Amino acid sequence: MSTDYKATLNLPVTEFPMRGNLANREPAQLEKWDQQDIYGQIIKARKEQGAPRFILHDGPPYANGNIHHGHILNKVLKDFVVKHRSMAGFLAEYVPGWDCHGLPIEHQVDKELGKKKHDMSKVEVRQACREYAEKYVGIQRDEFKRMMIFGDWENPYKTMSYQYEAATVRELGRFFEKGIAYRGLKPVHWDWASRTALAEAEVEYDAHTTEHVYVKFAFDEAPSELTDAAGGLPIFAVIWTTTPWTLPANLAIALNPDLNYQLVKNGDEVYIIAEGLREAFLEACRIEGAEVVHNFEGRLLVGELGEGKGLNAQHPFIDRKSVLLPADYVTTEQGTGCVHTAPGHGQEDFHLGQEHGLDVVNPVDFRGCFIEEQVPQWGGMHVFKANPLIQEHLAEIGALLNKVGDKITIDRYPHGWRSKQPVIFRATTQWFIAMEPESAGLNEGFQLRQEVLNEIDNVEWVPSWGKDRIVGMVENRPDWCISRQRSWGVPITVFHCRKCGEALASKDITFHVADLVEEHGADVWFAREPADLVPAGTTCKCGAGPDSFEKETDILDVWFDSGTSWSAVLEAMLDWGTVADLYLEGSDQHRGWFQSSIMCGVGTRGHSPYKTCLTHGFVMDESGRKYSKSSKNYEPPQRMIDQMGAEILRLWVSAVDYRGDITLSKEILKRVTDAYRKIRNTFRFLLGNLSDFDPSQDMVPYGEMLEVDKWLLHRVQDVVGRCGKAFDEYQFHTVFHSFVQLATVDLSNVHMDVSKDRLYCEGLKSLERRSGQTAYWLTLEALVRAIAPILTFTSEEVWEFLPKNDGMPESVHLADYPTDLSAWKDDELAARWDQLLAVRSEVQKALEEVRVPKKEKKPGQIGSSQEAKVAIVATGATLQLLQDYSDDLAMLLIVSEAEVIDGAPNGELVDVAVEVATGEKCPRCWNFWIVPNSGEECCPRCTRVLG
RNA sequence: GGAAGGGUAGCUCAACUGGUAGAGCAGUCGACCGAUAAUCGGCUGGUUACGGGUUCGAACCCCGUCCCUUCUACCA
Repeated sequence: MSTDYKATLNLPVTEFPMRGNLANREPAQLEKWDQQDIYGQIIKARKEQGAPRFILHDGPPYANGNIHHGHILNKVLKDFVVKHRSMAGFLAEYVPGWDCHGLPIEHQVDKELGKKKHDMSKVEVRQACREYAEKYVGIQRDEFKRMMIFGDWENPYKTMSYQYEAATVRELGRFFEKGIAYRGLKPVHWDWASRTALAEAEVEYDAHTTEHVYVKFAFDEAPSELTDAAGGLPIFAVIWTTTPWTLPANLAIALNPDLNYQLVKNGDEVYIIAEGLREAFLEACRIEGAEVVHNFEGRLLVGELGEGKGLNAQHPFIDRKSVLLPADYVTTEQGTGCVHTAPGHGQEDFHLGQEHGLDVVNPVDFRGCFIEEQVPQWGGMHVFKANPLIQEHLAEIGALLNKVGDKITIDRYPHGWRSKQPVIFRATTQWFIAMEPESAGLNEGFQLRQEVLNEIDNVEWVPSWGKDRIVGMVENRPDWCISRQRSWGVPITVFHCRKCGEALASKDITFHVADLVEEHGADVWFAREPADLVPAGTTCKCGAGPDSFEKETDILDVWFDSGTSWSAVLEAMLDWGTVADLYLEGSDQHRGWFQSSIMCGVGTRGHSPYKTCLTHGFVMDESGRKYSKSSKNYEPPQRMIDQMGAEILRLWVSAVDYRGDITLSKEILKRVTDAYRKIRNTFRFLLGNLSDFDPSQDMVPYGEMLEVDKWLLHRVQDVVGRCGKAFDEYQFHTVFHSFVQLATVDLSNVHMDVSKDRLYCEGLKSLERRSGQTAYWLTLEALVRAIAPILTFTSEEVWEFLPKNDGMPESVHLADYPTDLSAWKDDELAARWDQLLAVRSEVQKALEEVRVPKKEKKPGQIGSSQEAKVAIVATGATLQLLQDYSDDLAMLLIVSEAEVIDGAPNGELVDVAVEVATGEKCPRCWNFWIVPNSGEECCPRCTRVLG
């Protein structure tokens, strides 16, 4: 070849790197964004326009530990929303937050402090907790920023900030005002060794060996059906328990209405036992020769669930009735089918008691010892010490059916995490929010449950089943226990009068304390005397002054903290009102934040704090189990970011349907990375062909563009429109898939492949080339904006390389989301091209059949499609279409010659005949041409261009 | 145990809400060597978790089973 024709071509030129090298280059871009205050600029621009506000209110992650994959999923989804809404013309400020109070932090600090804690005041311990939380806020903030999430990271909200704490206290005050916060008893895990209530997370399960007793309760109110069957012999209900010490608190015996019970005659006594447990009972009590004298259903004695018949048995050693109640949790797995019920010592017992209006008897003090006045026999004695004595006593009075000394080992008995001692269930005073006014002791008042359910109906739930889920939970939940026996949190700002026992829980006092909290932090509650915390002149009803007041020592449940974030953040901190457009969290928050927030919102302001509530699933590993450190191939997110870059993880979040659980695995990340490369290379090719393009000078008007370019623009407007809609509907995976599809098929496989000849070989400023460049510039400019919320880094990078037109902002994130591209819509053109592309596919198949590798190739055989000449046999509309496009066919098929023949094809659409192209190969464009004379080296087109 | 969600090619998603299960990627074979740690083409993947049922027709509707996930209740 005498001339280096390659140098005469317009090959792609760009500095845009082929490899993303994301992990290394993202930090520099972050730095740059920081310097130009990109987030600030975005917000400023929208404010200046007076753009409408879109509030995505951030649910606060817990300020403990590094972020994990779930955090990334959640925060990146939020970022998609915020970035898109922002580009779509809204003022979408994102104020991230952290949940800072609560047990896990106090727990960690406990561990770190060790014994030192005992010498520290509450305020000092709280200070240590504050520092701990602050440390992790800093760590997590850096990790979130690394994910390229835009927001006001310098001014986040923290539930431990003074202003926030004050707002939480005020909402509590509003509940007091409403009258639905009340004090009541509730059994909790009680660690008698460390004299403290335990949260669920502080309970460990371990084996525990203890006395167990079968106890008979005389039942002389038995209906005649039973007394007749017993033939006048005394009838006893027999219970079984592994906690004899709870017998002094026994108030009821639960039976299942649906179970079959029997009267079992043993000598001159008759026992009531569930049929399925009879054998086991007789064996345990070494009773022989017993006989069944009657069968009946439980409902004979207890009626139906939720009702009861009010029949009583007699407590064996206390002068008190024990009422028979229906309960569906009574089973025939163990015991007797008659379940000892002590509402002060068990959850189920408590709820059953509540349902039937039983008292909550708790004769055990904080040390785990019986209270003298209530249980004189064993007063002052520890309940576990009393167990064998109670067993003996039962034997002495003839109420014990098994033997003294009988013991049983319970495999999973709760123990204190610290003391390692077996815990007890003990009713303690707690604060509650009443779901119905009745439970607060009011005859009428605020129906919180019903009001919340009404408001749930006004919220848009995404996905829609979220509504069913939360409705079910709200319908069934018990009163909200808002008190915790802890130090690290917001105090329940109530005073107790030592003189008369009255609790001073009022809005006025609470708001007064809130003002102090706002100024000094909640520590003020723990540091000051009551007299310095109440408004001047405060007295109790009984006339006593602050000197007689004691502070409540309990703090608020952290769900109350975060449940008031709309007040603390949206209202108090930001002055945006009390309603967010969107809450977006994992589906576990139906029970958590979504619920506590709407309960607080409805409870104190009468409305939901969110208009739309969107949930996502959880991150799973390749086997569908939750993704945790125990998973195969587990990689901490920090390492993933360091290895492949945050952009890949963002793209992963966009690729999956987050409404269900989503999978994270090596293979998925590999696929996502492949998709990323494809997108990146597509962008790069477009940029490479725009190196000499100045949009302000070289743009070809739409009407003058080549049809193939109009087709591309049609496809672009279609996909971008679809992406915009998908963003609006929070369907990010639709964005991802349609975007990848466009890049791969429409752009890479079709348009770019087909246009290379024109772009490379035609004259630099020819219409053919400028038309293609115009299409590419418009495509790129639109696509890069469309994908910017997801590919935050790459879109910015492309934007930098994109030849600028007037009025284009310096950052893609300051640009608007592409909306009105309808000028490019041409459905008729698209329909024609669909047909043409179908023919193209047929031709490609035909070419494939005759294709031969270069080294084996003999004359008359074909390797590259440019070496071919095709003849297409078609009829009817297809024929007409192909004839109309005869000038474009060779280009479209990337062959040197294409001929259309009128005839009936054997195939469905067309028949294709392939031959070797005639003539000579043009050394410049590689197309074949028939040489008219030997004067020219190149084909006429190339000769013209070169000339 | 209860409530809710899910199970479509190796992977990620489709399937106009009952009408012959489609894409991209991966895999595989091949081309190109002027997007080159790129690019293009052909081909191969599914009894739609399983078992019943309703229907002319079911991935979609009904019943049952299994597995996974979240929340919740716990074992007296």
